[in-house]
Amino acid sequence: MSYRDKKVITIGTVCELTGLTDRQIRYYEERKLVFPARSKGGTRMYSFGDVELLMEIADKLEDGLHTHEIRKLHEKRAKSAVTDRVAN
Amino acid sequence: MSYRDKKVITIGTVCELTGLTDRQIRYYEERKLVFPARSKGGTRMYSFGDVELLMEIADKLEDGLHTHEIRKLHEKRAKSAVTDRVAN
DNA sequence: CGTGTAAGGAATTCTGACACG
DNA sequence: CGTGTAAGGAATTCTGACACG
Repeated sequence: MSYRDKKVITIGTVCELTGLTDRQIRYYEERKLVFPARSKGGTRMYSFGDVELLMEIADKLEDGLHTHEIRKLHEKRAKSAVTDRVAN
Repeated sequence: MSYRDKKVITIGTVCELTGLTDRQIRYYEERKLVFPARSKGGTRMYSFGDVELLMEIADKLEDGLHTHEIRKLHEKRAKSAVTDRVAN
């Protein structure tokens, strides 16, 4: 697993990197758009990949999409990624 | 700057990634071997590169080197890196 | 020299909820 | 629906120091 996917970043840092509030980030998790890991103490841990994903989500929300629609889009993308992998 | 060099990791996570204690990591900083950034609140922030460096330091200490010697070695390496860059 | 630990405080994060619209 | 906020608690980190050797 590359640096991009290691869940080592705390929510406060993610806020700085993305410009989002912690409230927004936790809400996107509630809506099943991001999936942070948890430290023993229960602290959410994000990867750089998650940071990129969050900025993408923020973009789509600004474009007027709803969290539910964004989830659908991402599920599709994940599915075709699997298909591609199997095909190759 | 790549993911490797972004200072976004908190000391507790660095402990897990390296197997070192926070006491050791702070001591290596005191001895000028690592240079974490600081958050607004004063929390030390490390990069994946720092994590690698710390493991290297731990290796050398196990080999019997002293922090002072390790620093010398690392300074030399940094210097030749600059030389190489200028040469190329 | 390199590391452990107890001490007290400050910064960070967590959850559940009320609010607006 | 998506986000702000105050609330109280728990986890994390910080510094300076004493200890051992």
